[in-house]
Amino acid sequence: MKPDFSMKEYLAHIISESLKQFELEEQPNIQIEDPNQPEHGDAATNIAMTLAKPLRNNPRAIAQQIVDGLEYDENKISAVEIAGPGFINFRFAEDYLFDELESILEAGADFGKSAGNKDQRVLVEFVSANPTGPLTVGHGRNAVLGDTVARLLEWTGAEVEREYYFNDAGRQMRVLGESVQARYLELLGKDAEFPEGGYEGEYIRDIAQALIDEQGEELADAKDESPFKEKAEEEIFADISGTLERMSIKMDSFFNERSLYEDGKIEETIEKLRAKDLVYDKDGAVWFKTTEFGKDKDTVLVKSSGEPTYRLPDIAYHANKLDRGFDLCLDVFGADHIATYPDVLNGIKSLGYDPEKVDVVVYQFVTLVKDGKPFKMSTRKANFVTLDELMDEVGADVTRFFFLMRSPNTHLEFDIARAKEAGEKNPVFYLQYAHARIASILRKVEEEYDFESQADLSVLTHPSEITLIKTMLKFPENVANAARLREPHHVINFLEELASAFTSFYHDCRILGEDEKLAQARMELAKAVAQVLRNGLGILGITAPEQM
RNA sequence: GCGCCCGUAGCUCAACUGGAUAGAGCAAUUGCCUUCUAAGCAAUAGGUUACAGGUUCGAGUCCUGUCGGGCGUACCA
Repeated sequence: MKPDFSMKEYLAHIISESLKQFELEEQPNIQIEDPNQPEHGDAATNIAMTLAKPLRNNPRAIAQQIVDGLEYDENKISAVEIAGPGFINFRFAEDYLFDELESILEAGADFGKSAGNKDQRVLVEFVSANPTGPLTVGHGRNAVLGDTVARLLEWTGAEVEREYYFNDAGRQMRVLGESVQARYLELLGKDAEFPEGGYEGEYIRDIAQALIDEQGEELADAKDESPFKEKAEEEIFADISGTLERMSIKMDSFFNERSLYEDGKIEETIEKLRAKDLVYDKDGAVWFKTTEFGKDKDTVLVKSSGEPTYRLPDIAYHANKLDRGFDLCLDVFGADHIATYPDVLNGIKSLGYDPEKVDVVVYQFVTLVKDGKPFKMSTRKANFVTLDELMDEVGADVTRFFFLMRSPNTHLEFDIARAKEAGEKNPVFYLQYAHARIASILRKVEEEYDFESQADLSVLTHPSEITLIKTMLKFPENVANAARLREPHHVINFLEELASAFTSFYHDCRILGEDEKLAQARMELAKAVAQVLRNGLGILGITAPEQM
């Protein structure tokens, strides 16, 4: 496999060689960018402008000196131009493009992979919904984003584990058990009081019915809710796992918060912090001196009831992750949890861990729109649309795509009606359609041609062909970039550009019916496009169909 | 009050470390199917990037302030 971004590295190298003539005190950072306008070439650098001040000269004059001192391989670069206020624009030689096209085909399913995170062990924690009900579209963004970020990191060489963190010991779960108990008694025709703030969803009744089917009335005299809670947890986790699997999400581990208590880690965490004088008792509660870290208030770690707040196990959990030797622990959560993050960082830092090894992917809320109005979801009140219902309507590919197409940083408006309508004209189909089209053409090419020699790619001269190759070459950097920023939507933007470049090519250039030499070269080009589409869709966890 | 995020075309959203003429999709208008899938292509129209300052060769992007929206700011998770 060829090294990624070879062209940008090459350009940076030859430019830095030319810069030696200036005897600069420090090596400037050489930026190579993709121009927006085709007239501005295939790559550009602003280096002359950034050197204007230190060299006390005008940028265009500096650019001229740099270009004069530039030694480059004409097999790679066909032209170097100075333009605008002092940009230096480069044009790629066609031979270079053909070589790269060949290397895409050689790399195949590996094209786009890079090694920036090689040998990094990364834990991505996501979903982490307590098992109180089915996964809803509210959880969808978390689930799909977490899984896709994990895939992106894998594409940059990291060894990734996916973990689901949950707590089955809290108040939520107790109320859940009581809710099932009440439905159970109701179904048996007995008096039952539905708990205040109980879970009203129909699935609670289903769980109760399952208990009746298995054990009859045996539990009617149960002293507390625990057998009901256990059954509910089991059923709901089975449901959640099914939903995740349907979305092509595979967890490596489920981490139960309770184990932190059983292993004494909670106690240990508090004692360690106390030894550092960061913890004190007041009003029967245990406080964490977060004012030491610049917060305006200290934070309760253990309530006067003796029950820890969620911050304490959170700190212990992150310490546990780092104890397991991960180089990076990524948490995926919604903007509403952002406030807890500094406490966790301060906690693990105080315990002697490197907080740099913990990072978060924060996404903004999904605004569900139903019947044209914002719809407030509540698992407890049974106001929700489940991910399974959504996938029944639009399928898993559309579901994943929908959650990935926007930057995590923006509020995602999820209009149920529109998502259903979208069935026929969803943007994801545009990408899949391009892939299916290529597959279809390749099937026909195989029937009608019998190529004997190696393809001669140099017959690819049409602007649509050249654009297509140049577009594909951006893929590795795009993936690395998306991984670095943990923003999968960059990959979608790229794939839309590629699919669009392909459909233009499809309309401009035929394969079938052309003479053998041209048909073969175009077939190789189409094969490469299909490969890149497959690779990109694979990162997104979306299928690349052979026909539609 | 304080903290974080957001404000870009009628709508939903792009725009990598600050770069050259701010882009797509949907909606609108107009062409294009005896030819590899029209789930498509080409073209037109649509903008004071909320507002006001500042930084600089250059700002949608960085800084300050104002307005508007979301989320936090619990001995809830």
